[in-house]
Amino acid sequence: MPKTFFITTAIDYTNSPPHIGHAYEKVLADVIARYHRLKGDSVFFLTGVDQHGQKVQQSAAKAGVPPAEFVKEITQKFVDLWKILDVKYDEWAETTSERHKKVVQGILQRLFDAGQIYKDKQAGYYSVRQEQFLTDKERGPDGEFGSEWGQVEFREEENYYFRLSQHKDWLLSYLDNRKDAVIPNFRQTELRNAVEKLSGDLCISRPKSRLDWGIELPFDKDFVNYVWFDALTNYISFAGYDPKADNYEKQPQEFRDRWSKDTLQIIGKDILVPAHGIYWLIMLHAIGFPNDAMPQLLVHGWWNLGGAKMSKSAGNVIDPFVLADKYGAEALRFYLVSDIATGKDADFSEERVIERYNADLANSLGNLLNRTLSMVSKYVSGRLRTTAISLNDESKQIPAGEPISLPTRSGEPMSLPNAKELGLRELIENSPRIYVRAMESSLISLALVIPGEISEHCNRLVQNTAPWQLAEDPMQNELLSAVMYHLAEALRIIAVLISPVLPKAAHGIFDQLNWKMDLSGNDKRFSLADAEWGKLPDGHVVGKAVPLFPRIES
RNA sequence: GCCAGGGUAGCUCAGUGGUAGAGCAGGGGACUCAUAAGCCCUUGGUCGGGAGUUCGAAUCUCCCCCCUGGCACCA
Repeated sequence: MPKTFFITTAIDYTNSPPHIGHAYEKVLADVIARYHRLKGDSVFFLTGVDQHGQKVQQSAAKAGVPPAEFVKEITQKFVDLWKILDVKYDEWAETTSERHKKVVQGILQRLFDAGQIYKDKQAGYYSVRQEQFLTDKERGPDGEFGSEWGQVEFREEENYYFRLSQHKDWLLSYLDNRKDAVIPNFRQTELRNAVEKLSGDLCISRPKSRLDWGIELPFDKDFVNYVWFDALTNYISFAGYDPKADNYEKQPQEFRDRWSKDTLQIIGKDILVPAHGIYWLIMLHAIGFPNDAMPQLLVHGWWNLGGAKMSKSAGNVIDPFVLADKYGAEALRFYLVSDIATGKDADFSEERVIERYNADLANSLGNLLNRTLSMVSKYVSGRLRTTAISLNDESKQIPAGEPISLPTRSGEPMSLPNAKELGLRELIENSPRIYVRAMESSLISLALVIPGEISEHCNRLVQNTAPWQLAEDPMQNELLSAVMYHLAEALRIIAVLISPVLPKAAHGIFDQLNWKMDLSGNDKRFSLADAEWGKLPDGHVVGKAVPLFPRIES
């Protein structure tokens, strides 16, 4: 049994600086990782960069610097962004590192020795200028290669191939026997269909004459590894994998504690087929990983711009540094995981960033915190009193309603109580259970509905009990205290629930509530066990009100 | 071309057989603890088009149109 929750993201290609899509994937992973830490799990979160390959070599040449230097600069931008966005990983993967190189070469040698890798010769049309072989796709309408390719010549080239097709039947049976190998569901269907059509093996090398920015094949000094065994292997090489141990069972305890069928690999929809869904799973199988040590693939969608795909060539790339600077890391994190359904695409809009921030964070939650502390200070001298009064159906004279069914867009349906028909206490006491279900399915936007509902409910409670009137009547003292206590407890629990997405804001709420001050600023402060009613003690004195999410005025 | 996903209110999206929904935006009202926030009420849709099945279709079937992704096609 794994003792650690292991989560990975795709490693980013250091050919160009990060854009909003990179930021989304890492924030999503970070939120899931933080959720597991919140539950008390030990977590190993791995992310990093892919530094080898032809495009890097070309970009470096164009910039007039050695590839190693070029890669270092771009890598730093990714590291900087994760720091700004509070993406807290446990290990950082760089494919040019010695440690990684040893694993890649060790695996290649083992597969070569086992006859899984062979040399073959192929021929085709080659563009000298672009340094690449051309396919029919590159041919113009007249069947000729355009002038942009420069001189095109017929060439023969030897390369090494991995016996991919030998494992096709295994992959099909694996997918048929594990319904959640890939989530969302329809992506697994897509993968299954692609595997059916799989034929041929995988070219895994480039002659050094063409590409030398890569890991040398251990069994042939004239070639470097090409892409797959370099990029994909990072997931295990930075988790303690020993390339000399020829199967999973012989791996070091440290590695086996981390890597299991519960390992969650977050990738974009563009790299499921064939890279992760086919190449990676087959590679793992080929190096001795059993079916019950196959990772789960979580495939996310993309942020589009006005329905268009974001791309450098279209000139519509959104710079996450600019956004974080303008609106703050928390606002950006919140937007990226709340305004998209995990697995689906969404439209990115800066107006929406502001809209969601103002509506959900500033107006609803931030203002609730502010008005609550202000009232506690004014009406009960900043001191909370526990109470026997349970405010459960004050806002509407409606009994607790039937739970309504919420769609999960990418998985099984789940039910969420109709918050307007639940009392505040009832809502809060049911919250962790519902929240956990949404989070376990990686449906972050759905999970965030819960603290949102609590917040709205509290705002209604204030309106309907009018503490400013209660404060004028000594006979209403107990009810007044009860309202104040309910609001403070609700805020404390909201802070716990939002902490994976908004760690800084959660700290802010705790600080203002004057709760767990000895752990102020330390993420150990957050525990799902605290999302339980009644932890604020009788006589607790709250802190000073400071606007938590200042409105963004446009 | 093949395989998927999508086309529902101004915007972003829920809703898979039983009288069209939410959030935001827009309009009106009462309140004042608060970040001119919050609360209550409200305008707004021939559910991409067409045909069919059914007592009844956004939902099931067929055809078509448009958008998106993957593959076919990067040795």
